[in-house]
Amino acid sequence: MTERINRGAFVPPYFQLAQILENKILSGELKPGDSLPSEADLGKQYDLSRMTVRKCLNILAERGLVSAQPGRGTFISRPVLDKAVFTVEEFQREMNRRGLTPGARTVDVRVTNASQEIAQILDVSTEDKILYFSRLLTANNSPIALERKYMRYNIGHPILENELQYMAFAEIVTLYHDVLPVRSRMLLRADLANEDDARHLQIPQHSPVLCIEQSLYTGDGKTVGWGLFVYRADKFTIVSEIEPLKGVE
Amino acid sequence: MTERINRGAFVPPYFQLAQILENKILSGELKPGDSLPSEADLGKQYDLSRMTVRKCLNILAERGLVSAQPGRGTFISRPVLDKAVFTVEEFQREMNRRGLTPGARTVDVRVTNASQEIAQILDVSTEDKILYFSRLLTANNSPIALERKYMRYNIGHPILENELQYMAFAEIVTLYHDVLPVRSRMLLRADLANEDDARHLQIPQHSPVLCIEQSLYTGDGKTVGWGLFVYRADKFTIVSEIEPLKGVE
DNA sequence: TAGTGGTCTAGACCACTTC
DNA sequence: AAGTGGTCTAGACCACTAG
Repeated sequence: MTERINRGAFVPPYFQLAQILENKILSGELKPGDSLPSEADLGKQYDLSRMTVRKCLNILAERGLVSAQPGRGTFISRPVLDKAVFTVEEFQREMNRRGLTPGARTVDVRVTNASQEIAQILDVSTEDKILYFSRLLTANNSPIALERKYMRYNIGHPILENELQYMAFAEIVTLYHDVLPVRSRMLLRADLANEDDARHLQIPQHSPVLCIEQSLYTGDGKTVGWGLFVYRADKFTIVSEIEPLKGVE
Repeated sequence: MTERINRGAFVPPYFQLAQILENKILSGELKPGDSLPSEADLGKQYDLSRMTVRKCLNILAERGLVSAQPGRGTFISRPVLDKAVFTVEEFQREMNRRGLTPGARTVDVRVTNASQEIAQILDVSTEDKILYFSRLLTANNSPIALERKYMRYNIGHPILENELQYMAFAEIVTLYHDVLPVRSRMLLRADLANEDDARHLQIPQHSPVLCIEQSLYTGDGKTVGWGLFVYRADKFTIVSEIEPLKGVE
């Protein structure tokens, strides 16, 4: 039973074929290890050119459903169910995505000397001034996370309260320096709330928190910003889910 | 100054062009908001067909460096530095990737009646039998995580100690049921170690732990497996890093 | 109306695998 | 030698955007 490609539809042929093949895989008609017909054969079968078939197979390959082996063929993959991808967007976008109303309140802004630790991270002297700020991030007016950020102090730019309150850290760093950061490194870990975290987040001290450490680098590898997000564990979890192919309705 | 595409090289032309354009973006020669030459113009400039140029632009678009706007052009994106992608592979692969030697020890295997909670998750009656097992996962012989997993009990298959010790949960579920799971959902959160966790992981009770909850579903949405990973927070963190394009040396 | 990206086609050559 | 996927080409039509 070969479905037909609908040439008049808004959904383009390569996507229709991807859906057809995905259905065959998810329904078990095609099992892991099975080989797909060759690209040329699929083209004949569905009356598509080979390049169009390839575009479709690339989609399935990206999603991990099939894998192509040069000289041999294209094979159905064993689904990788023991792998997870946890994505965290910028806070406002993330909360919107979850259907919550994001908010932010500046807790502290300070121009101060760098501590030993921060001086090393930002590669400045402890004599140098750095800019520290912390924000309380909320969702539906309930505290979700405390953000603590450090960056080199650029004397040329004034500090605008409003920007500090609403902009993402990378945007702020970009705004206050001429070199813009181009690389980012984040590190996720579990931790316990310290006294300061606990007070602002309105949780008992030593409550579990999710920490995300953020470093921003320029093209030549210099660290221009560093800091933390401290999330309430009871209010913030991250989901990894593999969705089936969806077309526009 | 226009670099040339080297036609004899092992690196294919579309990839060479991607590297050229990425360099221009990372070096600041092309700034966020700037438009790229049209696909046709790039083709003329580097003596490539439009399809080849498109393949290159697709790579850059996937990496978030540029975004194409139908009817307008292709534009350099503002780097998304406030987004993080945390990936966790299956435990053995994950530890290998980190240069550690993975190990596993079965702590408990039990065929038992489903608790209220587990019965609801697996959609079985509390009269029904379920299979529970827990494993201690180690790296360089040091305890990293405790895994607790629940699945429907299939009377037809014997339980092999060896498989339980080394296989990933999804593989075990596949092995013990005729319907294979095709969808997976994972949930990450911070938590505190309970007494049992603490003893096996050799940490004080109420130490911080990273929890990953795993659910496995069949094509028709039935939950066939559920469970937890409980990671020591001091031994297990996750990094999100955006790497520049690399060719084979 | 001209230019843009999105899609599609019917060829082609190559390196690789299998027989 | 025949078949496979990886790459490339030189066209084409479309919907969309902009002046």
